[in-house]
Amino acid sequence: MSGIRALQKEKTRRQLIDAALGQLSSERSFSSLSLREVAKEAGLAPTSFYRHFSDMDELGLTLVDEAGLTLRQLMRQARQRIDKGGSVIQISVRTFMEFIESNGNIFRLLLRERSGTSKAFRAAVNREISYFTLELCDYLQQANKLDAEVAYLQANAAVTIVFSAGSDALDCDKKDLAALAQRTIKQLRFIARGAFEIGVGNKNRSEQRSSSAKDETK
Amino acid sequence: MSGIRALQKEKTRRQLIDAALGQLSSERSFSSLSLREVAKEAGLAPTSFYRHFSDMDELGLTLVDEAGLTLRQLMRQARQRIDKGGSVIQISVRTFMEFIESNGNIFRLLLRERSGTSKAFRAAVNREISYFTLELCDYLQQANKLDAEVAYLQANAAVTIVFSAGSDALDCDKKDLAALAQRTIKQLRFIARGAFEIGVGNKNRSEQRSSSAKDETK
DNA sequence: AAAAATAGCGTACATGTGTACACCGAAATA
DNA sequence: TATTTCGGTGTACACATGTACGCTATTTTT
Repeated sequence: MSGIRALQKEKTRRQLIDAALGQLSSERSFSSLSLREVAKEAGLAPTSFYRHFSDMDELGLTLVDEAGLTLRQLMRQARQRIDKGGSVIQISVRTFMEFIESNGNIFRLLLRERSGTSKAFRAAVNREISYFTLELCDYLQQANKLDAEVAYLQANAAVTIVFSAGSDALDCDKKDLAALAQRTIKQLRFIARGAFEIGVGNKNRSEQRSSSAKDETK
Repeated sequence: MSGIRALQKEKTRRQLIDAALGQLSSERSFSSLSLREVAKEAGLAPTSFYRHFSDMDELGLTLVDEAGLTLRQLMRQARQRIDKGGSVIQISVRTFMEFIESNGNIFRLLLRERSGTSKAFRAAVNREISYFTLELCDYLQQANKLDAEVAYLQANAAVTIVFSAGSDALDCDKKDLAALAQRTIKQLRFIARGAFEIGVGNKNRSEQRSSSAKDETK
């Protein structure tokens, strides 16, 4: 089993994946792609598609996995930048915006399939997003010594806000992007500040009240 | 012009609209509907469709308008309840959850087309949502004496959170709905509290700091 | 009462779809 | 070396789609 065959198979499988990704755009969703189109774009006969995926759905789920991977790589990148110092929120938002600028179609895929017509797709996307959220949650919990529930709620809200901003960014004039990012940053600060104030109140009522958040609200 | 003709036309136009709405479901999006299906469901010959809409897109935009109407009616309903006293956030979330339970498919339409493949659709949905947001913004501004920008940011963030919760609710077991609502309420409180604290800091730095929000964070 | 307008129908057609099937040639296995 | 496996091809079919066109019956206008 030299693998020259398996190797070639892997390669054309990638061609299919890339062909699908390549066809995505603001006016083309995954569900609007046909098997034939994808196969043709990949330089294959339609029926050859079946040698790699039993279904367009199977391809789609693969794409979602791929997108999740990109998402986690994004997080790693943000972490690196943060470790070099700077405002966590600011850097995170900037990193996310850059991500969207260069991976718009992958992000679109996640956004669309999250509310799409296939339960499996929705579940897959939500799984990826929940990984993302949980990582942020961990970070918040240990960096800010937050209550577990508060940290989760904050992480979840923050991800929601950022994704929504990402969605807006996709239809945004480039000139308005910076302003959008600024608004998003302020909203994240609301959440962080609120979580801090309320979180403190939870375990330690009416003491240390206004000792100004050390996580950044400013 | 007695209008017996125009009347009948209006009626079958409604049949088309209702037919389309009726076909929407968790596994059926508007863009996956065909003109023929809708016409058949409405009891019409396919080609008769054109007497009322030039396009499926035109029908779709009509549906979005319809959905926006329902959304505003929702807001009115929430207002009435709020005026009768009670926690604004709690009542708003409950009202919204009820809305979703009985108008799931309309809400799905908004969610999906907001990130859909038609720029016109996306714009239409965003327009409706922005009405919704602006009304909330007005309310916050005058009820809580908030800075205009802060009020807008809070309203926008709150709507985002609530819509996202609504989206989750659509795929939720009924038994988990109450917990989801509780989490959403807490998140909205984070935002309200943060907006208050930071908003106050903005115009009146470091004074009146922890005079406990009169808008509700508790 | 005559003429014009129009909502709805049926037929027809070109186009795109998923996929079943038989086949080929090269790689893998025996 | 002989045999099997398997990625890829081309043909073929049934089906659904959007929509152009002409017709009818009834309402509306003249």
